[in-house]
Amino acid sequence: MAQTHPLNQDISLSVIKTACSNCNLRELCLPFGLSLEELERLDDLVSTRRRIKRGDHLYRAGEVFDAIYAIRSGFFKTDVLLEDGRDQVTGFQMAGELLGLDGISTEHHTCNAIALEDSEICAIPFSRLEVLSREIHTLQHHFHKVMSREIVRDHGVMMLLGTMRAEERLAAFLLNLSQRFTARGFSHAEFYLRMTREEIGSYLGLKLETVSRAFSRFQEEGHIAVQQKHIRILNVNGLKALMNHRP
Amino acid sequence: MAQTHPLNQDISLSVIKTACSNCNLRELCLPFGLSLEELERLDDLVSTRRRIKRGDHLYRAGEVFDAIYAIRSGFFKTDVLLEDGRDQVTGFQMAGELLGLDGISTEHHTCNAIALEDSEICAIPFSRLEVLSREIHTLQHHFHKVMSREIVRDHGVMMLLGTMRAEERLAAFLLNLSQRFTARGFSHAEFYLRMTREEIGSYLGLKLETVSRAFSRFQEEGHIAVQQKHIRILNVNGLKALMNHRP
DNA sequence: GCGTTCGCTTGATCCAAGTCAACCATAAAA
DNA sequence: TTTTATGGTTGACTTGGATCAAGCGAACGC
Repeated sequence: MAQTHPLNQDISLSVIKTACSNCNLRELCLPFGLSLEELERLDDLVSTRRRIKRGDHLYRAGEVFDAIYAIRSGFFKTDVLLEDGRDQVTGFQMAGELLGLDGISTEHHTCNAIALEDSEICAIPFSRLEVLSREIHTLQHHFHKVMSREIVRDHGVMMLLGTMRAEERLAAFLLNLSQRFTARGFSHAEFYLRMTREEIGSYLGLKLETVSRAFSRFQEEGHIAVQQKHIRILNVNGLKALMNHRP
Repeated sequence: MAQTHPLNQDISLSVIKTACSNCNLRELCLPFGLSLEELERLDDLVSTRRRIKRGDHLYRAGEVFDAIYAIRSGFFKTDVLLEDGRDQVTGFQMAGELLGLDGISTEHHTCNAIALEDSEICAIPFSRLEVLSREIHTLQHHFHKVMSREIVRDHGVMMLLGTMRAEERLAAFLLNLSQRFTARGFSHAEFYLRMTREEIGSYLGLKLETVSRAFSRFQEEGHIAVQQKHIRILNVNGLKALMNHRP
């Protein structure tokens, strides 16, 4: 859906709707802080929109990198595979978040990105992003912030994997999800998990049985109500307390 | 040691020596791939050099961020502290590597950087780096690669913490150190650890006793020779085999 | 409808790493 | 030289989470 910049208002609604300038996620995404004129230049950059069906790969480890991806709707996981078959989920990404930053380093993707529900992404050719970010300082700075935020997030995960016990990890995970759903205008207290217990476990460095037991325990103690993938948070402070309570 | 750009050759050797253009680490650092003319412009950017004594902080979590730091010589660790006192070492950095990338995101540092031996760093004011990288495409691209590489590195640590057992983690750690020393022209088979067993353990999500036992075991099996902080790698392939051998 | 599949829960048992504790080595201070 | 402090090693014991195993419930195809 590459499109020339519209010079008049006489264009179809569908075309308007594909632009960053009209995306209601732009506060969470790359366009943050840009002026209207700058936003319109960004519209040209985001040349492709693609639908990815649940279970399909957006990209695979080893593929040549040439674009980063903004999630317009849907839910993804990224994972890395070791030669010996072990794998690890390195993150879950939702609308407004970027995928593919890991590929810049070697010009090849270093992980797999897989849709956990039918999703829609905007492809942003990286070389053109670099050109544009030389001209739009705000874009340049915001992009740097986004990359840095990813590093900070990873440090948080390292902290979690390195120092927390099973229940603390799961509590931290739920609170993080809740906070991100809130930022997107969804309920902070009630949501559906898009991933399986096994995927949660892989992300948190736990086995699926341990995740399941922790869920059950949280429910017994009245912190949450779980029914399969449907989660209701009944006591946020209870979860927060669990997060930094050493035995 | 801020300095105006020298227009003639009649300058003191000491001033020449402080410049990126004369730094023998530039292949490992930010200046990688720059032309001579571009390198000279970068020299102006690196306005400050500072010595950090062993045990001192280069920066602390919470401080305002305004520069990233290139390590000219020495050895650092970064760590994050949780409110409840737990902490985690998030990385060890050596000559030619960058520190402070985590601070871009919030304009405040999110971890502590502490020298593990007397060190010397180059401060690179971030706003000026952004200006310069708009003009020097190679610098812009290389900086993006460096940030991306940090993300990939963090994914590696997540993998390590999430899926590997104690001995695998330590083997991976030693091989990584060895490889980085090699890239700097030092022996790949013999080096001094700059960090304590406790710091290694914190980084690897293990207790110091477990690290110590793993070292002893590697020695018994003839993979390495350990004497306190002095390490000799006797059998690289043995270590590599340990790294992906599930019991 | 009914079987099949996949994901989830729960119980019983096991083991890798944590904990606690004693002791040793090295280096700096007195 | 002895003293003290800091860091490292090793042993005995404990435990949180892994593993193995059985059974359940929801969703889907036929």
